[in-house]
Amino acid sequence: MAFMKEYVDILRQHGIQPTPQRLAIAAAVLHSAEHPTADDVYEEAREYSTVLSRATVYNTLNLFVEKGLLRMQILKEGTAVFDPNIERHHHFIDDDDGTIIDIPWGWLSVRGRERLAEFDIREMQVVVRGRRKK
Amino acid sequence: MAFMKEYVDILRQHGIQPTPQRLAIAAAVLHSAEHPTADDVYEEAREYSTVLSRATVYNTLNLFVEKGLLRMQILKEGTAVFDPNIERHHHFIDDDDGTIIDIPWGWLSVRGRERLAEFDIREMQVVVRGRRKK
DNA sequence: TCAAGGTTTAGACAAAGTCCAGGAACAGGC
DNA sequence: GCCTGTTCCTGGACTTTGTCTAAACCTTGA
Ligand SMILES: [Mn+2]
Ligand SMILES: [Mn+2]
Ligand SMILES: [Zn+2]
Ligand SMILES: [Zn+2]
Repeated sequence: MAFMKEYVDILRQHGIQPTPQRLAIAAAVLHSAEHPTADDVYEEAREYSTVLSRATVYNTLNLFVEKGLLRMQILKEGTAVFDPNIERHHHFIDDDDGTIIDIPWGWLSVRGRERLAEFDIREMQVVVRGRRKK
Repeated sequence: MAFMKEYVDILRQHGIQPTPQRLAIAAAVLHSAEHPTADDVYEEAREYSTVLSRATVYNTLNLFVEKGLLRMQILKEGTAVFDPNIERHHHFIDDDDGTIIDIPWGWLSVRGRERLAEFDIREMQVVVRGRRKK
């Protein structure tokens, strides 16, 4: 498990004490190109760490969000997903299999923000749904 | 319950047999300016119809979605909301209390669709989060 | 060695949603 | 009016997602 070294530093830099469980979870989620659910993370992290409980997965994912390592996204019915891409970006969700794909911020631009003067905007994203062409 | 007459016609026009339960649910959701959850609908519909089960609320809301009377939206953590506004539009979600507000389609325009050539787009919306100014 | 925090765990709990078998309501044909 | 087949509704069991709690388990530093 030597490749975990990298995650020790990342966690420390964010003020998080590295533990075997947290490192396994970091390895499962921080470099994922997908947008895993808590349960996805639980399954994958168990491949790295023999002992790991569901509660710890939820605690740790919430901690990572709080410390700015992850963002939680509400894009799927019934479950939150966790996104290691913390830059602003848009999302495409595939109707067939639920796959979530990042759309770079620069690819789309939203005009008309000035009509939203009644809101203090914290974030804004375009959510696109459909199918990938084959 | 005479004002239900209106809903009898709407349901028939969409190929749905009107029943007391369905009419109560229609009255609770179809003209709502809010974006109620299934449980919100359950609570309000019970004010119109004495007997109504949770299962019927879910069955009926799903039926209304299938028949095009409603759209289901994934905007809140933990629960789906139902939207009687079936025209395309955007959404603002208030961080404080979760209130969901419709943003008219024409207020915003998304440029750069041509970069999404790899997708067959079924729908697209801008999701804005923040706070309402007071 | 000891105490104090911090961390993890199992299991209880709650909420959202689906599914099923039995019964009620209803429509069309006599 | 009655029969009969279909549609509809119900309570409750069940599943999944997520939170909470008390006990146990480290660490770290005095
Ligand atoms: Mn795996
Ligand atoms: Mn009410
Ligand atoms: Zn993303
Ligand atoms: Zn809406």
